[in-house]
Amino acid sequence: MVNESELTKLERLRLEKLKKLRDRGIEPYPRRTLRTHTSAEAIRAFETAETDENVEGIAATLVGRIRSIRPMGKIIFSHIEDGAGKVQLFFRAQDVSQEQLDLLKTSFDLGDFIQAEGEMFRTRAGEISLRVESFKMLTKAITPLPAAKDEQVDDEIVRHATLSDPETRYRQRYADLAVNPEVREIFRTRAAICRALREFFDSHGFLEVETPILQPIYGGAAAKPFVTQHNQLKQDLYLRISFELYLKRLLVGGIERVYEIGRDFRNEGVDRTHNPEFTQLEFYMAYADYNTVMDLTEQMVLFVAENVLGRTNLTYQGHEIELANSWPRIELAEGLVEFAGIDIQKHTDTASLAKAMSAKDIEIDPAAPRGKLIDSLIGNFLEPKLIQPTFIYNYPRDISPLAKHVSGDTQTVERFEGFVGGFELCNAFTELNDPIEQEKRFIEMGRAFDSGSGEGDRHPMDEDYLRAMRYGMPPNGGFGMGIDRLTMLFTDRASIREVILFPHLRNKED
RNA sequence: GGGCGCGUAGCUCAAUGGUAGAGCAGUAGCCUUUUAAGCUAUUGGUUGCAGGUUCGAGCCCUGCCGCGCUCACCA
Repeated sequence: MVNESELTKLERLRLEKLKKLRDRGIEPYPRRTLRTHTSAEAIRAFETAETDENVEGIAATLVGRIRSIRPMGKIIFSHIEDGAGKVQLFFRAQDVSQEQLDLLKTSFDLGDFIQAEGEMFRTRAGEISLRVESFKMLTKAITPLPAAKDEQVDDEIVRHATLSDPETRYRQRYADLAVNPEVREIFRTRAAICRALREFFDSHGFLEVETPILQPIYGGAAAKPFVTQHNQLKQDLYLRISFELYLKRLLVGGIERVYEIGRDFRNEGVDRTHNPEFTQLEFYMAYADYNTVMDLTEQMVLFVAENVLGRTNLTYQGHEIELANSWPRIELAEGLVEFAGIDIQKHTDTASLAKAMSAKDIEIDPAAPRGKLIDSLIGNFLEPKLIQPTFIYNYPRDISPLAKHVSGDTQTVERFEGFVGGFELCNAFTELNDPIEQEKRFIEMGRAFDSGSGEGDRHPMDEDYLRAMRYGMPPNGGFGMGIDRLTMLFTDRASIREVILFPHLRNKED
């Protein structure tokens, strides 16, 4: 039982009301609910009835959460909210009895769930409402919702204050959702995005699969994993950092087109665009290369936009973004010349590139290999500038161990990243399917990170993946995209925490 | 991890180092078609936590906790 001394005064008051209800033989948490219409259905039914002489009246039993109570003398107006919207309830003593009206006034609060039965009508002010004949408590709320109207400031400024403290909103997402309808809308959009993506890939002949989240060997991305342990097997397991290596095993198995939408886990820094767990889409397409995948990416994003938003353009953080056009394709080396003023093709070794960057007063990690330096140039000079959808392609080999190199240049691989709104949206390449070359790359990576930026980046060799590839993996193009970031783009949110229902926050002692 | 900022009533916010306030919510009334209802009265605080300076700290100082922004990090 709750220690009442830990409750606020408002909560204690409501607990008293709850006890009084029970004393009167009223169960504040009944088992059964009756509902004939949602709020929207009831309103629609009444509107229809108004224009149809054959229909007498609309009797309805509605349920919802009390969002306002406005007593006005011997009558009470109230708005309740259900999943379909809001509807007004109208109570009079002559309809429900004086005793019931008093009960409503003394024992029902904002946030309680109520069931009300009556007949739909239109008030003098024109609002379609329910004239309540009987009602009952469905759920007594102890804690008041963090919602309030704001004061009138000076003469004109009127604000409707509602829960806005980000910490409370994320820690108590239930309260955030309950009082901020636009937050509910974000997650409807998010679900619609996933639905549209599935429809797109299903209709393009892709098979949706699920691969292990608990993995004995992690791989497919450059990230530190979360480690856990299986008690009975006494085996260390890693929460996956990507799906890549498992999905490509399926190409070996004869599944030509495959995709997965699921959770990845990366044990790294948390910021505006990174959450320790996030939702990823990956697909692999046999007989495709990165050019095919670029085409498909354009179609996919456009399809999702048309399905979810009903249009091909959107506003992100004040920028108008058009998705209907084909995305400019800029070779990485050229892009860096243009935006960073550094020609990586003239600096083919780490020392030379580091020197060129230092000459431009760019801070560098002295232990970073060449690929990492280039990656930091992308992040600092290219990424923030790429607001309109843009592909950057042809990446350095040493940060892309799973991609096939371009013809005639073993130091550059067929890889692209898609940028929109100033952040990286997706990452794809012509997948390396030469097992001998793949093994060399793994060894190379191990060496680079042994001497490079530390043990955390070392990745174990995945022998089984190499074995799979030795059976013959068809040439293919692969792709990965953060669903959270796509949702940020489509809902115009600057922080990934806004599009994750329960984002990770530090422990806090209450 | 570094830098900057923030933390005051249930919510949104005020308060030169000098009695902690407002609106909304709540409570008690008035009001039979309101809707940001209105009117009258009124309750409500360990100012994130712990120390320090001071006659006196919400305010200044130190440490800690949490959040935000940012940098670093993120093949």
